Amino acid sequence: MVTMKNVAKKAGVSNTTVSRVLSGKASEYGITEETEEKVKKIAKELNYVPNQLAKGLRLKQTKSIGLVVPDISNPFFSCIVKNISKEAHKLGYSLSLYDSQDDTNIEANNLNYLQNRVVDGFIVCPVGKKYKHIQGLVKDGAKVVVVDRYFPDLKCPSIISDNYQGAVDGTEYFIENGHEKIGFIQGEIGTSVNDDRVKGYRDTLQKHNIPVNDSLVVGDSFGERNGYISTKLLLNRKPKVTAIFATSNLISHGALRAISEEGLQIPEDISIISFDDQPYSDLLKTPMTSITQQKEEIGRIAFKLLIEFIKNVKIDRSQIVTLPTKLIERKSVKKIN
Amino acid sequence: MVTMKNVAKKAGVSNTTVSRVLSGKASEYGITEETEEKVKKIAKELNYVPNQLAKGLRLKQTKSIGLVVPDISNPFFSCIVKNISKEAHKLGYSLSLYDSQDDTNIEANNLNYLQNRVVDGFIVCPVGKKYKHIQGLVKDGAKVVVVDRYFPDLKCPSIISDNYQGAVDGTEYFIENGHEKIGFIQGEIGTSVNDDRVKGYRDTLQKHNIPVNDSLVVGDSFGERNGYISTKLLLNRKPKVTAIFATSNLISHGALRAISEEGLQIPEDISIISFDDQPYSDLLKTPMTSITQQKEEIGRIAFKLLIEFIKNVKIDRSQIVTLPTKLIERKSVKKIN
DNA sequence: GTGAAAGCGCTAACAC
DNA sequence: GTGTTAGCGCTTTCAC
Repeated sequence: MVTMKNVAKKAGVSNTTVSRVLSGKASEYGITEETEEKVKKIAKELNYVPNQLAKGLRLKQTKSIGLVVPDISNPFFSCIVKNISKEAHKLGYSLSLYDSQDDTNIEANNLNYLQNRVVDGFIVCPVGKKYKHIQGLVKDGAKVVVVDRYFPDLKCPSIISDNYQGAVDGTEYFIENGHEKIGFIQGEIGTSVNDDRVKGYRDTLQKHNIPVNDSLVVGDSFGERNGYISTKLLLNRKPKVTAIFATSNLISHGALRAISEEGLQIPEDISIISFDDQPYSDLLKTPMTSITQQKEEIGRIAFKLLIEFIKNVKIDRSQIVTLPTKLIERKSVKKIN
Repeated sequence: MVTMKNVAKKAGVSNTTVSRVLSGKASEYGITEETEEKVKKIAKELNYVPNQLAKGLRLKQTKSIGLVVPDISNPFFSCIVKNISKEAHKLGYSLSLYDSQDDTNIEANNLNYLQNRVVDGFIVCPVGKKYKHIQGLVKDGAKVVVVDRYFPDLKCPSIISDNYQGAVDGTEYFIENGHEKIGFIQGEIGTSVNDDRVKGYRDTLQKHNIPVNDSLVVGDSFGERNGYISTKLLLNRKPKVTAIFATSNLISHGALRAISEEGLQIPEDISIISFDDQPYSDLLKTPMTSITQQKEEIGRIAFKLLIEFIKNVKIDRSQIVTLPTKLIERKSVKKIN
């Protein structure tokens, strides 16, 4: 391994000079062009790459950030990660990625690892409703940005979609099309994402004087299995539901499978709207009417916010950036009556 | 920030003792239980987390690996990353993730960054057919595992799907179903993945004495746009193709859009097979017959291979691990004649 | 059974 | 215009 020392020796100068030249401070320190060129040439010859561990240790700054997501294979998160990654690349930041496997314990574990690894900041998409482990980080002075959740007690910026409004829009759309018996498949209860969506649904029904039937709100996770089971449940409820609001892309997959298994057609027999649009949503058996989230923007903003945080730009540590959602009309909702 | 020194001071022992206790070497060095407990207690009290930069610098081992993929938002890669991540977590390894944005220059750039960051090894899914930058790493003694490509000149283990056989199986299936005019939309020309698939297609046609018509092999990238354009092209070729082999999930998306735009039905008007199955392939308008790859296994094996490499287990540095593919029969191929 | 001290590769204050 | 040196937080050799 070739170190700065090797370069210095071969160039016949000191470590300091090499360091200065290679970090672009040659002119600042009035190093002669001759020396500069020589150092650069030899560094290249030797194929010298600075050791970032040493640099980080010395500078207390690593230009890398920790990223924790519940499931990188879920297109929702991989899209966010993609955009964080793009921004990070522009500014020369590296990403330490951790997959929590939808398990808060692993998430805590991951954050702990990360803390060890001395990153300049953290972006975390929490699995669930627990945040003690995040609070620990924050109290230790870590710069943390939370994505896709918010915790009122946690003094760190959050960035989320307007889940309430998204749910309102979806529910309104169902009602406009004559639906009143609308099943609602929720995700993890107690998370802000979920509870905001449920509230949007309930409020909208009430606004239209449609009684809220608790037995039509089912489910407990954002996963596909929950979508499948909950749909089976809903399809057997009386009075019969005419529509289903699936609150995640994975839930909607499960719902589609259950509906198909029951031999029902969308939208003839049952209507459906899915939260979170996917690149293939229009290619499905019945093109899916869905609520899009600005996933790209979520990633970008999360990163930018974190960088400001890191650079000590004065930011509101309790701010919640809320991004609008949009309903994309396709073919999965039938107009009835 | 609390360091080992702080712990040592508070415990009234030396740095050395703290280090020994905290890395589980207390008994090895005959440290009294009393001392051990005291150190542990104080470390916990102070919420001490070892600085991995310092540790890495000293040990020349970071327990982290660099991971470079062309596009993390492509489910093919995010699935591989997911499984690498799971394995890594088990062994306490961290992942530095880089997205090359389908650009070899960025890829080279990323690898360079990574080299700086002193990871113990690399897993790279190369964008294209260039590998000079990878060769540079390998020559410097880096432990590199290549995924989803292989480069005969590169002395590092590769892990790929049996692309040749997958293409053979798909083509055979078309032929069994009476298709002879089969359009083939290829990905990036010159990559092993692509060229193996093209060869599988050609060989199979020849085996069945079906003349290979070069004008039916179109395209130049694994992206959706290529799928769209190439399909438009194919649909206007004479004699008319009755089937299209799309060699990636993204290509198949583009193809589906083009086919739909032309007002054609699958499989009535045109049949299609897609390389690389997706969790939603059965939910598409016409459930897609596709060639699955063992993406989970690819990720797992890549990581395990790299760890063996890192641990200096004697491995064959030019080995190519080839994983079988499987044809999943759905509804997108019509039986004709 | 425990500690002192050197050193991993780098930067920066201070010196000349 | 360039060099000496201390030190970032850790591990380990050698010493007692």
